[in-house]
Amino acid sequence: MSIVTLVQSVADTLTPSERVLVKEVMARPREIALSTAGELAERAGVHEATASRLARKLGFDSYANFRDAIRDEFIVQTDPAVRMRNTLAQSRGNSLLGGLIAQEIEALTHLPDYIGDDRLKAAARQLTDRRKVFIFARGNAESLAVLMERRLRRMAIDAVLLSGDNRDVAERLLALNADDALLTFAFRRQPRHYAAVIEHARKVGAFTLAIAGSIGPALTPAADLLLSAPRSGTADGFQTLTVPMAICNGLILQMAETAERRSLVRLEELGRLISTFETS
Amino acid sequence: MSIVTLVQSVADTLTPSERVLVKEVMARPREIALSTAGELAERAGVHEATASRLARKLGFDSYANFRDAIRDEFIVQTDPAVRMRNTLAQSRGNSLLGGLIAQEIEALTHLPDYIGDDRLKAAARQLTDRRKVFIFARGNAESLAVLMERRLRRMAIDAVLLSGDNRDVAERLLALNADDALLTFAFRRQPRHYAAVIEHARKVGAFTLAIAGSIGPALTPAADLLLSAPRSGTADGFQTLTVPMAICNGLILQMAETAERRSLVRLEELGRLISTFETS
DNA sequence: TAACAATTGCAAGATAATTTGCATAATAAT
DNA sequence: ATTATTATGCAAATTATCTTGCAATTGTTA
Repeated sequence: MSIVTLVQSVADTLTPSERVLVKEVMARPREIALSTAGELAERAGVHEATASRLARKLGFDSYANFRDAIRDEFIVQTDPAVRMRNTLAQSRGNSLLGGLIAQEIEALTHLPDYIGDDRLKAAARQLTDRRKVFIFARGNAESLAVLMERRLRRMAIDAVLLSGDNRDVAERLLALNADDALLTFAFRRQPRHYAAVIEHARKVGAFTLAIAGSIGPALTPAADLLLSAPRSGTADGFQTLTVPMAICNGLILQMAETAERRSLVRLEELGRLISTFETS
Repeated sequence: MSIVTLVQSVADTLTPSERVLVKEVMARPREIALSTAGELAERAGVHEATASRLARKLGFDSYANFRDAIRDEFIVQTDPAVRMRNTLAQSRGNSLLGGLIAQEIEALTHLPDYIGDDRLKAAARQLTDRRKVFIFARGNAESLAVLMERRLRRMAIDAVLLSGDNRDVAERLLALNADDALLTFAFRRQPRHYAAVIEHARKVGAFTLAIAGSIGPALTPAADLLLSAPRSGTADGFQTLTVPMAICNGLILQMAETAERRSLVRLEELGRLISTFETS
């Protein structure tokens, strides 16, 4: 039941101080959701005890429960990602595919919260200016590495997969120099040999970019630039590559725009493509 | 200073428990912003004292200050109303990443229109019942094939990539028989040798499944079962693998549910995972 | 005008949340 | 093998927040 409905149901019994509190809650619910009862009361010019009594009058066991309801209605449910997910889930019923898609959509919707266009542009600029891009990934991220290698090659950018056993990786890394870039992926945990690879890249002066999940900030040593956002799914269980793939695709598109060179599509198609994505 | 930057600045001094906490914060910052230190710690499986220490290590006077910073960055600053007032932020509409995400979301939203749960279940049942799954893909779809091969293996299903040149493919196809399944991908156009591969599979009585884009219905000869939906992007230009990846992930989850066997996650986690996707 | 009822601030008490000293276990260094 | 250091859970202490009994004030009614 919404806060408005609850208030309406007791409106005729509200005291003057309670009315002032209610007005304050409805005027700035998100701020109130992140405040204490004392802060709300101070803002309304009444005593905090009155705030506690109002919560009780509205049917909540405590002010904390009242605040939890405000949070759910004005922060959780108004989150565009949650709203979209719920709308889809409602229309699709108890479908496994529907549920999966709803979670992907929620995660994608939040992606811009983690990665601003400035960061994407900086990363694109760096990769475009380099002679060769070395790509390092382990585990499931290897399929993303394969994809990026192909996409970069289509853009006439020399890309090298650092795959195979440790000897193969080390041998290929010998070719890395200051004119190159290193692109590395990290999702569930910091990949084996990540530190050694990054340290070598730093030593030779190459630019390093990490595309990561929630562990991104904790990667050590840090890459020169980090693009990280949480993936959808569960922490210990099934996680998808949809969010990292969107990061990769965004990076490729940004590089295409940055470079203004012949790439995956012909120049006029590139223009149409970019305008398609920008005006959506 | 952002939470990510703060974490990066101390990343090399983080203890294992602190890393787990950080990962949790980055995975669901909005939920953490509305929780207590004890709730975060419980979720991460560490002690609440560790959460307090982490806040101090990150430079905050208290956990409450740390939480206020999370709130500001992930609730206040991401509020659409605030974002539009923020002179430094670009609105999502004019953002390249925003446009890309909007298109991915639109395509994902329509995916259930093309693929019903009955079709997904039928495909899952067939793949689960077979002895071995052969995977055939060309071009960018190869990264999906790599992913599917890994996922199927994690589910204890024997999977074989039909990669390499034509001779390699032909040699491996010789092992295909009536107890097996063939999974093939087709997006921009019918892949070279698709017809030969499908015909051979039909001849030996194997089950054939095609995961395709808009050309799916036009594939000839047809596979026994087709899962196809249009990808996002433009017909002649840049297209992403987000929709086919969602199909693959849905298939894997459906197979996990269908088989009720040990898979990517332990059985109890599987139960939780499936319920997460189904009740969202 | 007096009695009664309601409102609401005060402050003590209760509860919730966080911090910190301490001890133990694990790890690293000698 | 021994010693030193670090990590982290435990629990007591502290702080923050909320609730409730009480009383003063104000408004209403007879």
